[in-house]
Amino acid sequence: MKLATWNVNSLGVRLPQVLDWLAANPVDVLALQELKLTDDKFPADAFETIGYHAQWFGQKTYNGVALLTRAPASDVIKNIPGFDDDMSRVITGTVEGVRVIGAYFPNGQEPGSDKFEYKMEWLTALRRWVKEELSVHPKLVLMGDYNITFDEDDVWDPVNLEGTIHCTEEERYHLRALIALGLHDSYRLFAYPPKSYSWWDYRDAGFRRNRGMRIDHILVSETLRPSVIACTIDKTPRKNERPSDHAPVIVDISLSA
DNA sequence: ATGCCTCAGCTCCTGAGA
Repeated sequence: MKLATWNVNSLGVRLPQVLDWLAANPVDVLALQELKLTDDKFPADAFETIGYHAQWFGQKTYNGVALLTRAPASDVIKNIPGFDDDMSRVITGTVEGVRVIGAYFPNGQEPGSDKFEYKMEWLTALRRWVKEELSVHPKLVLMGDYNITFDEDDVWDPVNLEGTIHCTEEERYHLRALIALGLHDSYRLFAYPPKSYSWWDYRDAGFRRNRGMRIDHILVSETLRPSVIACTIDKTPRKNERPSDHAPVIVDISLSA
């Protein structure tokens, strides 16, 4: 079973690239973030035509998430139960026995800001809920745009960016706390090349100079961890014209055993 | 040098992203 996550930064703009990518990478599940469109504008027909079911949770201008799946998803939940939120950031479903959570974590803008405070509250709520989900669904995948780096290996300039957004101790505390629930970073289960990133700033030729961060993650539960075969970042679509600023991350899990 | 791209929107600028 292959699962992938991709922040597309406007599905309206990126739809042709998503269709092309799925044709070349026929994964079983693709979680999308930053749709930036309302539910009525979601191109469900285009995905159905190429053999994908879709569940989506849109929002005007900002946010918006979706799950594209080869097999239908069941028990779908939108956002974090018990956490009142007017932003569309999380969509969850069960696909072939695996509980899949696709999430667009808050950006946080700047430490000390209201948006940073919201990010902390959201992270606390997410962790409480993921803990509950794990107790019911031992086979669980939590993937998406986390907007948090684990450590300096995930940052192109860790010295100058220390303590800035995505690189603060407060954010990393929450990321480690998710790991402490019994989740594993798929990417770090294997040897990885240095300077591996999933996002590059549009400005200042960030991609060409590989000035990026690894902020898109696929976490798998303890039960799934032994079955993970590979996890990769696909930089190919970042080389497209009008690319998203994020690259897809893909995990391959052997579910036959 | 995060005014340096890119996208959405009551669109020719502003807010937000990360």
